[in-house]
Amino acid sequence: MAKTNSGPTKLLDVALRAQCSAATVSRVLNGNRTVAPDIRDRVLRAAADLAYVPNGSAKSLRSTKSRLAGAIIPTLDHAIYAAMIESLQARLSERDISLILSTSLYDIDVELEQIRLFVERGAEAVVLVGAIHRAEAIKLLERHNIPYVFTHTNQHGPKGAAVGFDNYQAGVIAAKFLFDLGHRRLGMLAGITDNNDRATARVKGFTETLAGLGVARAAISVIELPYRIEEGRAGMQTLFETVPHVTAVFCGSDILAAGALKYCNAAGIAVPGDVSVLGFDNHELAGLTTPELSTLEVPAKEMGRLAADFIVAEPGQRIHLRQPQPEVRLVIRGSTGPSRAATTASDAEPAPPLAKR
Amino acid sequence: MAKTNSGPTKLLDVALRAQCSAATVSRVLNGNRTVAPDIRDRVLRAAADLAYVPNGSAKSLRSTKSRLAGAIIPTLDHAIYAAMIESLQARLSERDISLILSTSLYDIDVELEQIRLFVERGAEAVVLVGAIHRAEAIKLLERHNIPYVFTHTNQHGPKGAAVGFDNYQAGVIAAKFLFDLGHRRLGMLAGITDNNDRATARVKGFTETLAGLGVARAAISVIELPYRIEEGRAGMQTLFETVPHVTAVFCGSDILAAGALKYCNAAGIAVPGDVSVLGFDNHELAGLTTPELSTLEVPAKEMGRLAADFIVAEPGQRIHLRQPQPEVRLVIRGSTGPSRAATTASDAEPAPPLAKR
DNA sequence: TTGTAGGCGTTATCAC
DNA sequence: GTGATAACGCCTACAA
Repeated sequence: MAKTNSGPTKLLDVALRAQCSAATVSRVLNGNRTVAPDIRDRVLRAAADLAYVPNGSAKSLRSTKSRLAGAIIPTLDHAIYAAMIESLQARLSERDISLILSTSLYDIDVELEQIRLFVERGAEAVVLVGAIHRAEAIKLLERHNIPYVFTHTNQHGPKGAAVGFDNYQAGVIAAKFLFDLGHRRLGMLAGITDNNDRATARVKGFTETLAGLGVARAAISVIELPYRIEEGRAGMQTLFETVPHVTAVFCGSDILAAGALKYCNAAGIAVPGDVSVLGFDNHELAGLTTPELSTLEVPAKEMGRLAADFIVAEPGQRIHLRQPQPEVRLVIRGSTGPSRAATTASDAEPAPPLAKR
Repeated sequence: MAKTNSGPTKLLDVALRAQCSAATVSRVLNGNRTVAPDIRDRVLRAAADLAYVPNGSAKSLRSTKSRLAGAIIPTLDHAIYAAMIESLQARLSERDISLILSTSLYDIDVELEQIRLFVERGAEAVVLVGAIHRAEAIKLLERHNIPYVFTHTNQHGPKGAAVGFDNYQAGVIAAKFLFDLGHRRLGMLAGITDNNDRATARVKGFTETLAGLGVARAAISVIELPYRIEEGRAGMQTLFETVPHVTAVFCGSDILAAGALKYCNAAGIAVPGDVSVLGFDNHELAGLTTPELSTLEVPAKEMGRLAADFIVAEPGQRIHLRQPQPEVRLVIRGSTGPSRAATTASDAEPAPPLAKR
């Protein structure tokens, strides 16, 4: 009954009721073992009776520990980022770390502002997407000794970690896969590469690998598009009107690939008969299109988990969790197949496939 | 150079450099106009030079304003929740309010713990999904005078707001739509209704409306499933094996509907020829299935926006934003059509459709 | 218009 | 093992 004053219950209220000092209450509530069991019980009961909830601001101010981590992603509308955040949050939650989330809409200046806000809020770690950020943002984090983790990339800064995959290598895998199917005239519906190191690296890996395999640069068409179904549809149309002879298209996301498939289905272009379409992400929708989408699976959940592992690790242990390099994985479904040219050539040969063995 | 002591730059450091008192710096940084322009400039420059970032904990403690809002959703893996959070966060961000996000996995006890944590962190408002929560959770929020908003429902508590739609009405719309197409034997692949008022209300609206229209209860089969594609596929199979004569199925989410379509396509069941499938959400994938999915569109973005509007409103104005009632909208695509029975009957009539006019 | 001083609720550092 | 006491960094009467 004896409240120190109005407002919510405070530590001192609990102390008064438990007939001990505030210091003792603090000790009990923070798991300090050096408190006599009977007092301990009294404190716990008093806290429960009063429905005491500690004041986080005061705790943070005094202890310089906020138990807050921040994450900034381009958008939650992209399932791949939502999935990463889901697993990141779940893991942090196990350690009673709260996640502050914000979106940058692919704008690194917006990101900088959000980082500034996170620093102000006392975030103890920050999770970002990609390796391209304002130098000022990284400086800010380092000056405040806030560990930061890059996701969706394996490039890390001087002090940070990178728990993503190798985007260049993903482009290489796509190129080799389609090349091995006999495709020699290819297109790519890429994401916008400006200030986006991931999209850029994938384009680079794809085109450079094809070039290395002897495909003429002129036989590779790249179109950059925002990640939207309609853009994918329109992009595919543009591609076909510009270079009608492409036989395979690598898309920077499953969303773009789904749009590409829509165009093909509407225009009577057979997939994979006339053209192979390869996606990126292994989004849930990849199994629902007609034909089902072959794609590269991005380890979204795993990146979230790895980022959380880095954050909750002891500072001394972090160095070992700095660059775990989860892998992208090729998921072959029905939207890719041998190029018509390759098929024709092999059809022209007398020996059927089995005879080759 | 003259730092008060080690550690990050503090208000006093800025004051020292700007040759004024800490109070003046505080005034400048908080937009108090009663400061002479020249001092104002000195302060701003000093703050910039020292890359000063205020300590949010101290601000919160002193001012009892955290500029933090919390949201708890079942999961980010469901696009409908991700979309809501996206727009909520965007709107809050405009007012420099940070969003703490956590997921409950549809467990209201987990939710209670997260709410407790949010209260401790000083959240100034909390956004929840649905109207079913632990009584203790609501009590906690009210005792701390934290406004709370229910989303995805139009049921609000004694003090809270509800910015969602009427789930019962959504069930009614689905029932009427399918009934008007001539369907008399129907199924529903619902979500798990336990502790989920939204799923429960939709089932109720659907079945009660059909009953009111004269459909025998025995002619309505309801199966509850987690929201996963594979569950939808299996559920549809079960439905067909149990009641092979159903001609229309209402699904509690597009994910379930997509699974249902998968089963039909594989089993050679024509959609909508043999069976109509109606989804719920208007998820991105609804336009990608074969056939494209007819569905009820949930105003996810709008709910996020409305929740944010409620939060940022002056307390006195909130009452007007308490129950805005955005509507679900029927989106008719290719997965629904007249029931075979109805078609047969009308086919049997001599007059072709146009002749009726 | 500017400065001084006190305290927000908690935890750390001492004594006892 | 427990209790005073002093900060943590900032805001805000109030005084000047």
